[in-house]
Formats: sequence, structure tokens, C-alpha cells
Amino acid sequence: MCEKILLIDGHSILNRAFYGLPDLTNSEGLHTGAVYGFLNILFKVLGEEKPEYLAVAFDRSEPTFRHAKYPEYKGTRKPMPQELKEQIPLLKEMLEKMEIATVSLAGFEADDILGTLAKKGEEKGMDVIILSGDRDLLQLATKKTMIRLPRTAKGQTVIEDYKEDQVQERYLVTPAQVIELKALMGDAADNIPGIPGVGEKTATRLLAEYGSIENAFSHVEEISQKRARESLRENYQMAQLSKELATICTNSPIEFEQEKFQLGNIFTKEAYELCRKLDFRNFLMKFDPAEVNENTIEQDFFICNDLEGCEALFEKAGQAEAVGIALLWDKEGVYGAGLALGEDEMYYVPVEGMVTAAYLSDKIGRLGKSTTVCSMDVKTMLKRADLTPDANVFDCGIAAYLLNPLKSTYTYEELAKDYLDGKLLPGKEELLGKISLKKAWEEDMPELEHLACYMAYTAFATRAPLKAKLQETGMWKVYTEIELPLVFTLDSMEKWGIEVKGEELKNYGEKLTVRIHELEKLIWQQAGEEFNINSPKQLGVILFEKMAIPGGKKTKTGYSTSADILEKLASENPIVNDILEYRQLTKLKSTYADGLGAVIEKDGRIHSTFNQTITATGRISSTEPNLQNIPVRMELGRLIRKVFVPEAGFVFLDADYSQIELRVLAHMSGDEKLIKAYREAEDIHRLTASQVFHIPLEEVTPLQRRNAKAVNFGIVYGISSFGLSQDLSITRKEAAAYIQKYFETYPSIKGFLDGLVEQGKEKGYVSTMFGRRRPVPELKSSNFMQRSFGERVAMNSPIQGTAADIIKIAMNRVYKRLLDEKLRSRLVLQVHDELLIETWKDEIPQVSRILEEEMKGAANLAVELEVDMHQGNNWYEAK
DNA sequence: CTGTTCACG
DNA sequence: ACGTACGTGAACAGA
Repeated sequence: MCEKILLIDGHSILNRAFYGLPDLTNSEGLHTGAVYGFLNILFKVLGEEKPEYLAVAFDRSEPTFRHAKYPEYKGTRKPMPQELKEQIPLLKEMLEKMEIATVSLAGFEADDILGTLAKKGEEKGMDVIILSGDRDLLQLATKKTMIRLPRTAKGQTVIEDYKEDQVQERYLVTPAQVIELKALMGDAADNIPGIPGVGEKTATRLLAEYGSIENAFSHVEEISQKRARESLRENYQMAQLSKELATICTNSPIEFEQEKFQLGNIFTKEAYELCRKLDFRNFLMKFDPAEVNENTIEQDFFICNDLEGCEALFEKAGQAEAVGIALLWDKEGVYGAGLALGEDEMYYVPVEGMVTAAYLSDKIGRLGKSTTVCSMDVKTMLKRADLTPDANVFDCGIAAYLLNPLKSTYTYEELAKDYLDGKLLPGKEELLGKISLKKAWEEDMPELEHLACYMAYTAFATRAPLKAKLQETGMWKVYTEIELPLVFTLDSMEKWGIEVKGEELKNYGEKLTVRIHELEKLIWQQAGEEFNINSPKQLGVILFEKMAIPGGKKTKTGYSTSADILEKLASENPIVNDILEYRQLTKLKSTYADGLGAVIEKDGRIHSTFNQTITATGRISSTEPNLQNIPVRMELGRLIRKVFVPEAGFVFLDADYSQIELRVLAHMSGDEKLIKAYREAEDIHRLTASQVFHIPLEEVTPLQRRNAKAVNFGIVYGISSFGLSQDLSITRKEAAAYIQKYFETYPSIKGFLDGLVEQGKEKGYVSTMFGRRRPVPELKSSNFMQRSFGERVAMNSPIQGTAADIIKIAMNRVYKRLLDEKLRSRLVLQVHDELLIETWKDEIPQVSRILEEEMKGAANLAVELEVDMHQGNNWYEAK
């Protein structure tokens, strides 16, 4: 085996990474995407080639020998964007810290350096690999020198490899003729004009026939193609110059400093620190922890795997003011727990022998009575730990969510970074990869111990800074009085679940299937062919091309076939209504009939998960399954609610707030007229219409009421004339007129909404009545679209968020009273403005009273909070 | 893995 | 000129 040298075209690869990948910025706002991409390619190629030597060549700013020959050379090259420019020194710094040799030479380009070093490397008997994004380098390919050209295909980096033979295969010319090819064809990037009228095809043919430009010129009369013949005759001198310019110099005065190029350990401590600074988390694991001297926390991890030790451990934990706990479990079992008694005292307790899941559950439950139990995610822990609603707990995930609800995850390693001075811990993925907890536990992997301890450590250590920040931001009350008690409320709802009649659901689904098949046949018949109706792409082609139904493009990817578009086309062709019905039925079948059927558990009930840290506004969300979007608006879909039933001896009581968001708006804006309207009117939309259009209440037409209702909604969403016009199918002008009239009628609302936008711009966030914040970074955007979005968000979030706060308060109060009054009835669902209680029949009056009192009393607004309540033997009836 | 569509508030 | 109403989650298609 020969020794191998890898030569990299620095600017070219950096450039490619910059344009081919999304830009990144680190926490200090430095642009880093191109450097990241460069390193990614570097690591990939190093892994593949395992060279003994490595050098990265860079261009210099001084003019080169090419400029001397041809002053226009690269004259029109577009200037490098600032975001890329500033990454060059960053890359050089990184390479220096990785102890990778960089080479550059005044008067020469990186190409020339690569060519020279490649030649010298070959002379020393080495294999040479050149990594570049520039195809010009192909002229350097030989039997021992391979050119590697990375490109992005389908989001993946693939590398094309060229030795001499591959160049011949792909371009039908020898590497040396690559120069001739370029001289003939020209190169816009380097401002080389080439021969007008000669493209790749002609150039290749000429070279195949004559071998070189000179020889072609000496046989110019024989060239059959007229255009090429005359052009070559006229531009021969230029072509010769081009050739000269395109030729890479392989004997530039640069030393082959073998020792300097020798590849050592690139994962140095200095490089590690720079990677940290740049937020290159994915690279950090490549570094040897011992080498970079990080993660000294692991020295404080201990294993406790005997009963006696555990007894002592939990005894000691019970004396502490607070402990961090991480419980490792999944659907198949409980594997162990991490305990942090201090920042330098972490224990891993695997489930083993006498230390059972039940033992841990009990011990953690007891801890909650004497000590603050800090956890990344209390609700999940509650499923396997016997903590009661009066336990002292601290939920780091929820605290972090309140401090920044825009994040998508709140993992321990993120929290450590954000709240422990940028401390970097290995995450779960990094420790275990795709290995399941169960497998790691069965094989006693040390990574499982690390996971448990890191998690417990973070839960313990972030509590103080999280608490301080919550206090600083005025959100401590929202945290302690709303979110933290809600953890237990939601846990209880998840544990109870809701009974669903599987058989009936199946029957419902089968009925749908019959009609779906009918419609499918009908649609195919009308279309004149079978196709996938579920594919918007195929459907668009059928409707708008084959059947030529008028109605143009909308989306980036093709035609829009969404319901609101199709509804407008219903009169054009009967197929449209069939498609709409088909869509409706397949939705009901796949998402609800089949989807819900698949998640009924052995107890005959569905146990959804209510997520508390997802939404930007403070609402909760529901997953697996989502029980907050069960059909209700259309009768056919609404029937699904009949399969949601209470247990024998119970009924459903369903209570929902009437127009809570509009009432919140009335209160927060303090608009006297709207407040007065709510005090008087039973139909707020009708009254709005009457006031906005200046007509007596009795004379409001249904259309006027509908319009007023749409405006009311629009106000809550952060009004825009375009949005309203879309909703009402009217012109923007008309919509704008409605809005103007609305604001004239309720002047304080305009002032209130403008104030929210202003506050958002000034402070960077908006707040609910209870102090919950939502950052609105979009308001700072220079992009009109983004900024407008930010404005609507600033107007909507305080309203939606306050309503969310209110119902959360109500839920906690209802839950508490059901417990305190020792009732059998239980809260099972929340749908944003609605609570569903599975009510023991004897308790109906008491529960009705509780619901009414606690929902209405959850907040003291300038307008009444009105609650509508219904009772039924299934969810359909109770709505 | 992203975009489209559609169910809810 | 830009091209959207606010907040979610699930299924499906097509790369």
C-alpha cells in the first residue's frame, strides 16, 4: 500500500458548503453553516480515505500570474456575501486548531498549489486525493491522483470520483484535454470567454477528432460545422490564451513539506473548544473525553444496586431540601432511576433483585412528602411513581417551556446548555443511539447509568436558575399556580382515559367503506381512468389538465385541490362534489374510525397524552390520539362521538365556555362598548352587526350577522383584510371596510391591538393577563411576510393565551374539588374551551355546580364568563 | 422527511 | 411588491 495525501481546495469546498446547505448561526450570532459543512465533508473523506498526509490550499487576495496575462480574468466574479466572507478566518482558525496544514502562495491560486503538491506527491510515490468543488481540477487526474467532487443530491452529499479513466469515460477526453475543453467552451465563473458557438458537444467532438486546439486550427478547413469553423478561425488567439489561463500550474514554487502535512490527531482540546463555541454539537462526540478533559461530572456518578444501599440512599435523599430524579421506563418496564443529591453526588439505581419498580415508585412517592423532587418531566414520572397531587415537585421542562415556549423540545442537554452556563452534556441519542432502554438495561450498559445520572443532575442543577428566571420574568405565579398543579390534573385525565365502543366504531368504519368504494368508482368513471384520489398531484392533473376544469395553480408544488378551492368549482363538474365527499369519508375512516380503533387499550378506554409544553400560546395539545379534534361540525362526523361513552353508572357532563376569547378581548381591551354589549346581549355577533352597520337589532340579516361573526373571529386572529376577504369570499376592499367600521364602533379595541404590536416590538414578547409570555421574534424581521405574521401573533397570543390560562385554572379547581369532596366523578377531557366530566349519576347536581362555579370563577373579568352545559349518555348527546 | 389536506378550538 | 387569517395533530403521497 502506498502512502496517501489528501489535498483540499479550501475556498471551493467552503463555497460549496455555503451555497449547498442552510446557514447556521451560533448563539453569539456568528455565521457558521459553511464551516460546519466543510468539516462534515472533511470528516467524511478522512473516514473514507484514511490518508497519512493532509493539506488545505487557499487562494490569496493578491493578483496572480493569470491577471498579468489577462487583466479581465475573474473580473466579473460576483462579490462574496458577508456571511461567507466572515467564515474564512473561522475555518482557518479551526484548521489551525486541528493542526491541519494550510497552504497558500502569493501570485498563485489554490488550484496551482494543489496541482504542484499533487505532482510532487506522486513523485514521492504517494496516492493523491484532491477534494474540490471545481471541475477544472479534473485536468490533474492521473492513475494515481483521484479528484473527488462532492455535490448535493436530494439533500445528501454524494462524491463523484475521477481518476484518469473516469474522466475519459464521463467526458470522452483525457485529463489534459479538459483544459482544451474549457478553453473552447469558456467558463463564466472565471470570465474565460471560450469560442462563441462552441458548446460541450462540439468541443468534445473537435477534441476527439483533432486532439488539441492547435491541431484543430491547423485543420480548420476540414471542420464541417460552419459556425464552429469560422468561430475557431476568428477566435484562435483567444482560445490559446484561454487555454493558458485554464492550465493549472504544476510547478509553482511551493515546498512539499512532508512533515508539516503529516496528519496527527485533529481532535485536539483547542478544536473541541472552538466546536463548542460554534455550537457544533454533532462533532463533539468525535473527541476523546479524556483528551479534551470535559465532563468531569461523570466522576461523581455512583451505582447503587443493593437494597441496603438503596435504603440508605433514599433515607439520605429524604433529608435533602431537594433532589433530582430521573426515572427510566418505557411501555415494557421500569429499568432504574437516577438520583442527584447535590451537584456532585449522583446515583444510578438499576431495577434489580429486591429493588423493584414498585420499590422505586414507593420511595419516590415518599420523597415527595419531605423533599422537592425535581424532574425533567414530572407527568411522565407520575405514571410510575407514587406521587400525590400534594407532593413537592419541580418540573424543569415546564419551567423551561414558560421561559421560552417556542422551542420544540426541552431535553436535559438543552436545559443544561441554556441554564447552566452553556454546559454541554451528552444527550440520550449520543449516549444510547438507537439502542432501547430495555436493551441497554439487559446488557448493563454503562451509558444507561450515565443517562440516568445526567438527567437527574440536570433536573437538580437547573432548578435554581429556572426558578430565578421565572421570578425575574414575573412568571413564577403562572408556574406554581397554573402549570405545576396542572401536571397532576392532566396526569389524572390521562390515567382515566375515556371509554370507546370498539365494535360500534368498527361498524361505523365499515359503513364508510361501502360509500367510499361507490364514490371511488364514480370518480374513476368520470375521470375516465383509475388514479389515486388521495394524491393531490394526480388529482390536480386529472381535474385541471385532463378534464380541463378552470381553476389555476396555487401551491408551489402544483395545483391546489383543497376543499375551499374545490367548493368554488362544484358547479363546473359533478366530479368535484364526489371528490369532496370522498375526501370527507376517507378522512373519517382513516383518522377516526381506524385511527381511534387502533389505540383502544385493554381496559376498553383510550388514553390520550395531553402535552403541556408544545404550543406557543399556552394551550395544551393532545396526541396519540388527538382527542381535541374529534369531528363535530358535520353531522356524519359528529356521529363518531356516540362511541365515546361513560362507564356504567356514569353520565357525561360537558361544559364549555361561550366565546371565551371574545370575552377576554372585551376585558383586556377595556372597550366599554363591547363590555356593555356582552352585559346586554345574548347574541353577540348579531349585536356587533347591528352596531357596526348602524341598524336596529331586529333588522340584522343573517348575512350581516355572518359577516360580523367573521370579523369578530378575525379580530381575535389578528385581523388582516386579506384574511377576512378569503374567509368571506369578498374583495379585500370590502373586507377592509368592514374592519374599519368595526374599529370605529369599538375604538378601544384598535388601540389595544396596536398596543400589543407595539409592546411586542419593544420588549420582544407579548403577555397574557396572568403574565405568561410569548416571544415574537418575527416582529424584527426585515421580511414583510414574516413581520406581518409577527403582528398577527402579537395580537392573537395574549387573547388565546389568556383563555388558555383561564381554562387551566378552571381544570385545576374542578379537579381539586372532585378530590376534596371525595367524588367518584372525574375530569376526562379538555378541548380548549370545553371540559368533559365522567359523572357518577348521584353526583350530577354537585358536579354541575362545581363546573359552573369553578369555570365561571376561574377569572374575574369585566364581562361574565358564561358556561353552557349538557348531559348525555355519550359525547354526542352531551354536546 | 416535507408538503398538502383536513379535523378541532 | 410581497401573498396570510391564530393555535394544534394525523394521514397520506412522493421524493
